[in-house]
Amino acid sequence: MPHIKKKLTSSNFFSDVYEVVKLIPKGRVTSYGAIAHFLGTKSSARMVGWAMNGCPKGVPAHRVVNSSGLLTGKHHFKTSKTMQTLLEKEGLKVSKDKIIHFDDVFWDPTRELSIK
DNA sequence: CTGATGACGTGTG
DNA sequence: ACACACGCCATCA
Repeated sequence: MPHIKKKLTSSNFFSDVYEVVKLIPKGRVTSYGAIAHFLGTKSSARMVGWAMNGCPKGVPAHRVVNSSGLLTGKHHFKTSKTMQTLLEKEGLKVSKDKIIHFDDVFWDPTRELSIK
């Protein structure tokens, strides 16, 4: 990335979130809570969602949903259907704003990245 | 510093 | 299964 504007005071936490989100394999999803736990702020999944508020390009925020597999953040995308469309494009199935087989496609950073 | 806010999570009825 | 309340903690006015 050429000119990344550093926001001082913040970014650190946000940066970590973005990194993890970018690492989510295609066709997989994770939850805010899982990321929060991975970053250490396990009790504050809200911070993760907040971080996504400024999600720069390149961050597949659509792969991040709440613990129920619900597309809670779809309203923050260009259009309400963007998130679901993107997910379906990656091979996931979404019904009523909820990911089907969520357990099968769930990608846990604390397990996939940290292990051992 | 204080209070409000937020793309969440968990417990309880 | 659904609805509601409380907790959590970083960021902003």
